[in-house]
Amino acid sequence: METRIITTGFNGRVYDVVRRVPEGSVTTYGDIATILGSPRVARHVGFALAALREDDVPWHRVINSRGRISFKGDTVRGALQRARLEAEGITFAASGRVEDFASIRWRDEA
DNA sequence: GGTTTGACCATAA
DNA sequence: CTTATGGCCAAAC
Repeated sequence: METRIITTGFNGRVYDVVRRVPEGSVTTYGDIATILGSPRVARHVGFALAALREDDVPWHRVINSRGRISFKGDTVRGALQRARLEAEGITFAASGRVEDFASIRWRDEA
């Protein structure tokens, strides 16, 4: 399934990977970057999601390596992300980290 | 085509 | 536990 999107090159691959994340699971920017072939491009994963405008991509399932939601000032998105994850059955600790993070951490089969 | 930036990550203190 | 620094690389200006 090609399912191409409006994006170019790198971020397009990012969206494609994020779409493969099953419900109830989460992944990290670094993991996605590694799947794309470069573990150093973790920043671009977030950058790509920042430019994302499609509801087709479950960006809320993407968090950082600490199992936490990091933002720069848009706390609104952080709250939205947590709300969506909780809706999928993912629980959050008081510190803001997901519980059983390593257990729900999704991996690409490709 | 050079400079700036950025929803990160790992390490150090 | 937190905060600070370096680095990495693609997209935007």
